[in-house]
This record gives sequence, structure tokens and C-alpha cells, in this order.
Amino acid sequence: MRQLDQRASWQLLPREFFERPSVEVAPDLLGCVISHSTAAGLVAVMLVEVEAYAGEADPASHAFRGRTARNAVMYGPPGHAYVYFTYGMHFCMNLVCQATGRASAVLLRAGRVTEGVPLARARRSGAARHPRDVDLARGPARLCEALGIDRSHDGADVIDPSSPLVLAPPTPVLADGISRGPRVGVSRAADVAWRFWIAGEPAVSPYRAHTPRKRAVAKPVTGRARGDGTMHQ
DNA sequence: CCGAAGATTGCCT
DNA sequence: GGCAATCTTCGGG
Repeated sequence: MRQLDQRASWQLLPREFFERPSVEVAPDLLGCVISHSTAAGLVAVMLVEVEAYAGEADPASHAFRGRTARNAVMYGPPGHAYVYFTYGMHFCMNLVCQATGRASAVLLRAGRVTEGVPLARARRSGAARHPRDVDLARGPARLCEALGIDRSHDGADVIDPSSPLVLAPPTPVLADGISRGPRVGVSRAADVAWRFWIAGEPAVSPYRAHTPRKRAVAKPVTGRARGDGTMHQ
């Protein structure tokens, strides 16, 4: 396969690797290794599952309604990390694609921890009592937790070899071993098959269709009328 | 300003 | 399989 041969010949990932549509970049990221080095040590994760988001043209993208403070990094140069906070407790990490000015990114959904398993486990010990190794980075928020990724990494350059957060070239993955299907948990464009994963890889997260969240209980009282003494805070 | 949903996860029945 | 946790972000009034 042409793309596979080209990729295998790269000694280092050039920034041009990301200067393409995210749908093309996504499958090529499978087998790549994202590593984060801190004072606590290094954790490396081989990517086994990713999803492409196509910016303003993609109803499921955070950039669908244009540029905001949160998605600003997606409009920046390719090869940088777009990290966002969600559900009040989780971080998710993308790698920016396309040239500056065009919002596009690939969500890193899952991987296999190849280095620093003890550190990854320690970072996730609060979340799961006895996680299997294969579960340490199985899911986008778990992957960030295992790697120690947070808000401070939004905008980090993963191409710069001196950066603590870098992406290493892939261990070649046979094209036949790549599967694709709809993206997980998205409410719009739910039928678009822009999720890619390594077939048969146990660290791939389970598919879930979008589930509308149950509405919170209606507030009996609003605004200044509060203060009947029955509520905390 | 306020309300509502969210590219999730883990615990509970 | 259902649902709570927890808070940021964004769009609408």
C-alpha cells in the first residue's frame, strides 16, 4: 500500500505528516507512540484507536460553529496538541491537522501503554482499583490520565524532539489490520465512519452510540428567591 | 446572566 | 444497562 510504504520510510515524523485532512492522518497515526516525560518518569502509549474531526465542515467537531477560546489551538499550526476538559473531570487530547487557519484534528481515543506501566497505573489508581494493563489507556480520558495530560498541554508541539510530549514514528501496521466505523458518543454526524482502530486489539474502547443525558431535576426556585434555609451553600 | 449539553467514566441495580 | 459525578463552554435571552 502506497501510504504504508511512505510512512514506513520516515525516520522522523515531519510536520507535513499533519498537514493533510484529518481523515487521512487518522489511520496513519495507528501504531505511532505518544510519550510524555515528567519528573515522575516517562509513559509511552502506542495508539490503537483514533477519530478524525473535520473542523467547521463537521457537525461533530468543536470547531463546527467557528473559532472560540477553547478550540483556538485547532486553528493553529499542525502537529500541536488540542486538549479540552469535559464532563467536569476529564481531559481529551487531539493532534491538530491541516495548515494554520484551518481547524481539523484527530482525537486519540485509546492506546496500549508500552513504557512506564507502573507510573501510568499510579496515575489511574484513584479511578480504578485494579485496572488491567490493557485498560490503562483504553478510552480518551483514560489515555490522558495515564499520560499525565491536562489543560497545561493544550497547544503543546508534539513534533519538537525536545518537547516532553512527543509523537514517535509508527511501528508499521498492516492496512488489512485497520478497521473503521462511526465515531463514539457523538450526537451529530453519528453515521460518519471516521473512527479507526487496529483490528483485534484489546485496548480499543467499546463502541457506544450517543445517549442524550437525562435532564437534571427542574429547579423549584430560581435566582434571588433562593434562601429558604433548606439548601446547602 | 442562565441554562443545557458535553468527542467520559465508573459504580450501582 | 442506567445513571451520577462535576464544571467548563457556549449559545440564547
